[in-house]
Amino acid sequence: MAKQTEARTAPRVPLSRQRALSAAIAIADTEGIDALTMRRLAQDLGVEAMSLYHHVANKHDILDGMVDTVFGEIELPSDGTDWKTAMHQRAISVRAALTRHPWAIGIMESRTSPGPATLRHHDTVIGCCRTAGFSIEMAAHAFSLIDSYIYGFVLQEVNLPFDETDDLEELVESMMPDLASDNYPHLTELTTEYILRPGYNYGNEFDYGLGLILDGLEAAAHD
Amino acid sequence: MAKQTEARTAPRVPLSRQRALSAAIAIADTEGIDALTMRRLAQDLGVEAMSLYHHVANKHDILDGMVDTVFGEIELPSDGTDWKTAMHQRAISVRAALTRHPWAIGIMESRTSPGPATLRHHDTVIGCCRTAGFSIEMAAHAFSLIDSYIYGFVLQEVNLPFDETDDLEELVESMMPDLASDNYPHLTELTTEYILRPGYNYGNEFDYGLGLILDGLEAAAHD
DNA sequence: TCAACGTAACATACGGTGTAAGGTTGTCAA
DNA sequence: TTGACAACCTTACACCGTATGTTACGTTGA
Repeated sequence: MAKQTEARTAPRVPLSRQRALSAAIAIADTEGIDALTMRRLAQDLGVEAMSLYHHVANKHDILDGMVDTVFGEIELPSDGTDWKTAMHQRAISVRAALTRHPWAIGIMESRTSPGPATLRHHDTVIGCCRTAGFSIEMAAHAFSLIDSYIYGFVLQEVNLPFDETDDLEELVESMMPDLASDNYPHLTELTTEYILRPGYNYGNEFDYGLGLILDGLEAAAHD
Repeated sequence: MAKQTEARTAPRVPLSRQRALSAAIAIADTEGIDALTMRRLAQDLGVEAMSLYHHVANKHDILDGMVDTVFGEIELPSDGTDWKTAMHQRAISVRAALTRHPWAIGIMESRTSPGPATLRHHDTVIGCCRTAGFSIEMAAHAFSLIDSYIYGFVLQEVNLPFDETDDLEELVESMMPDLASDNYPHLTELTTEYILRPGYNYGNEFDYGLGLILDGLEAAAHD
């Protein structure tokens, strides 16, 4: 194989925490977080499993690093941007990053200490609110509210057992065998007359809630 | 008529799916979801691991059942309650259930098909909005928005690495070694002048966001 | 009464996991 | 040439979910 030849002749690129994290993210993105094992990760890097432990503390450390890498991908508003525009753009960027890496929201539950990219992100968001004249308390409110909404929305979105290309109707029937009966009339109504309509896409709900929240915060900040 | 003939051993209480789920929830509540293994669960029930498979399909089935059980604990609004009051009470009840079982929000990511208690819950919530005069679309908006907020808030809340009894200051310092420096000025300001103040409790943020969302929905529904 | 059957629980085994401990190899300064 | 040291590999262990086969016992019908 060319790979073997290359490995023998080319100068060895040493392993590093960053290379390990990138490879781990690639595995989780394409095959799911369950496919990410130390042995599999090592294999992708052309190395044995135990060699990884020279560059990361343990698997949990890898997961922490992966989450921080995702935060690093989030586009932060530039200084001077109107706070509402900035918050809107950031929310979209956070959602995009978490959707691009659907495993991220799921392993946040196990992370304990935030990495540098995460701290930088939080600092910038709070600073944006403070610069716009928010009180400390109001900035805390805005931060908590907006991020709760984003995380919760993505949590639901990435767990939807379908994507736009699937046959929605078939899936709904298999998931809710009692749909035809009248056990859940309102759920049935909402499903048949809204969700199953052509062109429905749950992702479109995101903007509605985000707009409502930002408008509410704007009104509250003026008091 | 056929009575238990042997008196030396206690009458055998047969295993059941419900007993397995209850024991599983007890383990996850007290020792965390990672402590829940088939062997450990069997041990608590006084049987061998493989005996569980006569009553549940596999471990994933147990996790599904656990989530549905949590949904079953949520207090649903009675008919005739004003929608805003009902949504407020339900939100508090959902948050309480998810806080009581901190593992629940984390394993929602792996659930695919909702159980009966989950469907009943969703149907009641949607019905409450519809009865109050919400259009189908507006009910969908409200459902998505409120639940996203609750889930996201609880996701952040249960992952906080402290509870009210811990020494907050000590923890903040260990988590943010750069706090004294000026790397994250706004984060530092928010932390020292708001979070570290006596009496601060992140959980109190919940009501603010919930109120803002419900007010916004009320205004939108009037159009 | 007793054999036949169904069911619940047990016992064993397999391929996987994360990782502790120690051995081997390649690189480079002295 | 030597020796130190990092990077990497090998072996081993305890534990995981679960497929498979066996045992113990209650129920049933002739």
